[in-house]
Amino acid sequence: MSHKEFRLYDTLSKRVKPLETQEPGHLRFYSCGPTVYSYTHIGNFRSFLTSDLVVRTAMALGWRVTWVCNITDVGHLTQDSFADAAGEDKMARALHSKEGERFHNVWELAEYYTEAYKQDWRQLNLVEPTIRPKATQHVREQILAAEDLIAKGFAYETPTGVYYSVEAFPDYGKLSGNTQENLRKGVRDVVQDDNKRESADFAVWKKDDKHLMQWFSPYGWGFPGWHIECSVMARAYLGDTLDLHSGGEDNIFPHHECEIAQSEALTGKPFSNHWLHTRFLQVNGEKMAKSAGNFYTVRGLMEKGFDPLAIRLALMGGVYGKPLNFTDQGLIDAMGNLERLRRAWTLAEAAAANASGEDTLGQTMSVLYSEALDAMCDNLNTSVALAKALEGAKLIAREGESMSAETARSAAEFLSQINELLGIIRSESGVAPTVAAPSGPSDAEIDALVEARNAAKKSKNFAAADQLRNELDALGIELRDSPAGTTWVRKISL
RNA sequence: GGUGCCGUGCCCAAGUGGCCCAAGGGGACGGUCUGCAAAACCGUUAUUCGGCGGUUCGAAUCCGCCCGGCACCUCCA
Repeated sequence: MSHKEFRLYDTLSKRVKPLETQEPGHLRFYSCGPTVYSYTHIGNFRSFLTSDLVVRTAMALGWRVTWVCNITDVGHLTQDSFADAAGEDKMARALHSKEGERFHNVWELAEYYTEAYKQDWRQLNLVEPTIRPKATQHVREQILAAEDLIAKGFAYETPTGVYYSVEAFPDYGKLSGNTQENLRKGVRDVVQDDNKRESADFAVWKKDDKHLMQWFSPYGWGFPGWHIECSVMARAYLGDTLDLHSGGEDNIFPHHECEIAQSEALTGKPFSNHWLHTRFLQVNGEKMAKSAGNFYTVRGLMEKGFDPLAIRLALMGGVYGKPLNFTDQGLIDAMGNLERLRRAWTLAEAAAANASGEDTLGQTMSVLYSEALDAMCDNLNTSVALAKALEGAKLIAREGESMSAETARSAAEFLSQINELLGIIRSESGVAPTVAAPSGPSDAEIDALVEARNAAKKSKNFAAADQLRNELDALGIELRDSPAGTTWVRKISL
């Protein structure tokens, strides 16, 4: 096991500190997954990618990781007030929207988007979590937790549900930096529920016999509050105290604040020793929103011709702790870098059959890998880690085809290690990127034109050859001549 | 009103007290290669870090004020 120290920013203590495991060499880690009422967008995936990189770094250090990443398949409220009145929730709204028409019920809708999410997950080459529990599979424990919270004096029943009494938990606010006083003042124009003791009190259970998903409880028909599912599932799979808990920055408040209040009230122990939050992703300088038409999904970008690993690379260009501006140009840049890394690997593999000789890269490659791992251990500095990877690729390319077999082996070893750590060169999932063939000429048609140009070149009819090259360019085809022949790629149009 | 984050070259983006006259990528420019291009490869491209003061032997990094941007405050990764 490596003795490198893995340091990460901790939202709770507001400083970078070593990630410590209660059991030596075994990380117990919980990540908040998506609500499956629509396609998971690349902003969501940025936060899952952060978790993936924590896991990869931990594994590179020789740790064992138990990673739980939940799926929220219960429709939670779009607005507090609506739920009581009309039972409208995110899932129900999705079902009644245009995209929802093809589903017979919310269960089918949740199932569909769960599958889509898992597919996109694999395309991005994210490590498979140890377990992906679904909220709906743990409703019984959520009801038991509600009962226990009432018994312990942290929650109370009203005509509309079971509510957590924020006042009973003095630490409420410790994660987000809010004080209860400020929270009280700051509550926006939310419709007040007079049954609640405090406006800041939050639902553990909602009574609602009209809801599309409902379960029977000691409080009658209804459904669990959003925050209780994570408290319950984290405890079920990882124990009372987690080593690390992660999510998007918007989870800090209220979600994680409420999880802490519930879990610590239930167990009397710290809920998590380390809190990790990924900043939001902006798209071309703007907040990503369906209404703005910049709601990017993995599958959507792949349809435009982007390789999923280029999406991954683009998401890793900046560090997780700062907002990242995801741009079209950034994606194009990433496509280029991806090609460069792959070319270096192909080159190294081909050169493995070369004559034996001095290993001119071994030393440098191991230093570069070590520096990349150091960067990851330094609060997941993906920018620097990526820079080290590209520097290595550059050195390999410089050695060229004639490198010795030993050099080639060192080069391949480096790229393989980098790929394991960063997941950016070749997908481990075995899923072939299903990059859709864009509209336009077929491969065969293009091949025919390329052949015609090659023939013209051979007979030194350069005017005709250039004419064909222009035609192909107009079709969005880029030609690449080399001594070994001509290849072509489709240029990506945004 | 409360809480937190950010402003680094034409663009994206690391670095948060001396290793920085600031990594890496893109772009641009020059070169090698090529029938010419493209691709590839090689090289060049910030005495400077939003502005103004201050602390310090030393600041992009700390403090103050100002300007600009963003997020959260019970829907959101």
